[in-house]
Amino acid sequence: MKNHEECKSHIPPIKDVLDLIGSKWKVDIIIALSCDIHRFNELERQIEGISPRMLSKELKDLELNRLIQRDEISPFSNTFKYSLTEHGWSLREVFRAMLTWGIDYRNKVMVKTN
Amino acid sequence: MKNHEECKSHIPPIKDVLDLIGSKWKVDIIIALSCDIHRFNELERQIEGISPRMLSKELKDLELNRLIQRDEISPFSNTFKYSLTEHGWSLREVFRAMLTWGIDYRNKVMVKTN
DNA sequence: CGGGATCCATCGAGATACTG
DNA sequence: CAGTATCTCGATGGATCCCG
Repeated sequence: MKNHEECKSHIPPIKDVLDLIGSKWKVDIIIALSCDIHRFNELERQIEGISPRMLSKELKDLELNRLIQRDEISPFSNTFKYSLTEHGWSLREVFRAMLTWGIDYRNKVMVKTN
Repeated sequence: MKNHEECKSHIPPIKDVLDLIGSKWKVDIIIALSCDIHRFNELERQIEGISPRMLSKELKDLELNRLIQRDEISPFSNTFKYSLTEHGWSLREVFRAMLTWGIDYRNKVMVKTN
């Protein structure tokens, strides 16, 4: 067992991850992007329940934090594609860990708070 | 690349994890518990800024979801210890993935939203 | 020691309508 | 097509005081 100072040093990077992907639609968006859905309207259709306002906001957050990038498909076309950056892709290992744990948890426990 | 239905099936278990550990103090509490801090007042002192109200609430959530357990230290002592259950401990692999990614992210990017 | 009860400010997020 | 602009409201969480 470690001393508490060392333990505490683990907290900020972990909270960074939660800040980056913890808001309501970030996981949906990242997974959709990883699944070859790239356009705003595609995302809006595929992510059930999201409003354009929230989609726009979440995309901006993700772009600001360099998890995704936004590129014009062809010059002056006014159509854009969103895609994961390398940082975004590297999140998959975190997702994999959460997925594995989450499935196991669902099988064994499943007492939801909400 | 997979079809989107398969992708989507990954979302709920991942969101479960975020629901379980995403609120403000959960990570702090779980890490403190994993670091041999077990008593209510110890937790309150070590987790800087938490109020007894929030500590109490978060502990109850975690207990309800079977990530921690609460045991009386000796009968009728009115002193309790909180500790991680097996499920709680198994979260460490998720934390490890987040920690690794988070440290890497801090080194390379660090544009915080807030 | 280990909490509970109340009150209150903030903020995340939904609904709806509109725009270049 | 790819977003903005308002308005609204419930949940989250802080502050403070109290209790057995």
